Amino acid sequence: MIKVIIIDDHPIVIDGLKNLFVTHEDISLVDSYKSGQEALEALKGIDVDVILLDINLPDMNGINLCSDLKRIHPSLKIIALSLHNEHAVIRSMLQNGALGYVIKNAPGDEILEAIRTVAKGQKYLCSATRTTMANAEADQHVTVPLITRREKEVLQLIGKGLTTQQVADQLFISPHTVESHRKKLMEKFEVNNIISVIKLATDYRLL
Amino acid sequence: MIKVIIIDDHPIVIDGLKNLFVTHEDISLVDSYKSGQEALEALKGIDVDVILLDINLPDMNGINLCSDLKRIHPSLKIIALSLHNEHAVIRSMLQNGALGYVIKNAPGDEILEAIRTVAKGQKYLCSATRTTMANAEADQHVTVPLITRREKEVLQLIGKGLTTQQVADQLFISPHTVESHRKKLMEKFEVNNIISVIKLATDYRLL
DNA sequence: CATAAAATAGTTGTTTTCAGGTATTTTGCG
DNA sequence: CGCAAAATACCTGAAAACAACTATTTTATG
Repeated sequence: MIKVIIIDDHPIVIDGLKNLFVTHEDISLVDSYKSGQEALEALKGIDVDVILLDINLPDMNGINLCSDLKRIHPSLKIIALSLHNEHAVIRSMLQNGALGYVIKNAPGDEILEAIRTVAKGQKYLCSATRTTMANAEADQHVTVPLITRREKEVLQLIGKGLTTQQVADQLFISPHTVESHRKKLMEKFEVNNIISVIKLATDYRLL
Repeated sequence: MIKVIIIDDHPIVIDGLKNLFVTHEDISLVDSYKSGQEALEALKGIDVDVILLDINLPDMNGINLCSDLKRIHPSLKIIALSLHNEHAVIRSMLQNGALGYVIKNAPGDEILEAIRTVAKGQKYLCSATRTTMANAEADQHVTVPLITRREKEVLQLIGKGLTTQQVADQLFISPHTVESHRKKLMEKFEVNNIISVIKLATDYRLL
């Protein structure tokens, strides 16, 4: 019997998975949580084999949550559930402890297969994700860049459409400093204009 | 008996809704489709009361699909299902024929209530959406801007991080023309830099 | 077939960003 | 405490974007 929990803020998705599991007696849904915080607290007490983890939670970044979960419970098998199929995101999740990766428009069978496979300690990617990983070009990002707190603040303000000067005013720092952060961001995202940074950050759900 | 169909590309969501409906005998799920095209073709023949329409379909824009559906079957009651809670998107959907709007992380009860309410011909917004509409500030967009085919092409290339010159090369037009499109886009989105356009277009799922 | 909307292309001048540095001061952590 | 990383700040020149226009050609649509 594989004990599963779900972390996802969409009741419909939880319902869908619940429904999927009732017809399969080897899988039992122990509980489900709507936020990362909620899950982290609840998980202290209970015994679980596999976690289905939505990457885009309201309260925290899925990549960080994944590595946190793994640090606290190293034996957990985590399957990332995501709406999107981005090479860098998949890679980052796998590097941060996820054993499986399934996009939400995958058929139910693939989710079941994912659970059974990772429960055995083996890696599992859904078919769409496998294609993405296979087609990954060398010049793409390997992982989602790690940015600092301040860089993220700057990024968010730029994303709102503020100019360097306006960001500087907002954060009470010199426009020169904002330019430094801007440059650092372009460097980390390996692009040469801030629009690409905004686009990638949006795709990677950092914004 | 309310006859319902679902248009959504996520099998889990369809499963979840299916599960939700089995316990409610006044609602019957007639069929479900994974793309706008598929639905448009299938709907010619069948008789339906309410459509649950996911706004972010892989093949077409939810706003356009909504108005197309309404044009072909004016008696249809459409409920928009969306992941996001954007004032301009909600407004645009309602203006294009949707009678209800429910975000996907709404509890199941709200979806049932939405179906029953719109089936009677009455408007329904989920609680989160009602809050968004109530808090809408005057200076925000009223609706999602209508952009032309060419403007969208330019927008997408800019979104990939191409400069004006690179967009011009790609489309075999003068950089001056690209600048004209750029300006038109900023005008339509009512902002004064292209980053804001990219950000809004992403939020409104035009990119 | 008109007429409006869209797409095209241009000018001029200003502002902002980008690329390439350097350098000091905080802050976090072992 | 000491070190590394982060945040701060500055300079210069080139490239790109923006503002405010005008104007022609194409393309839909009534």
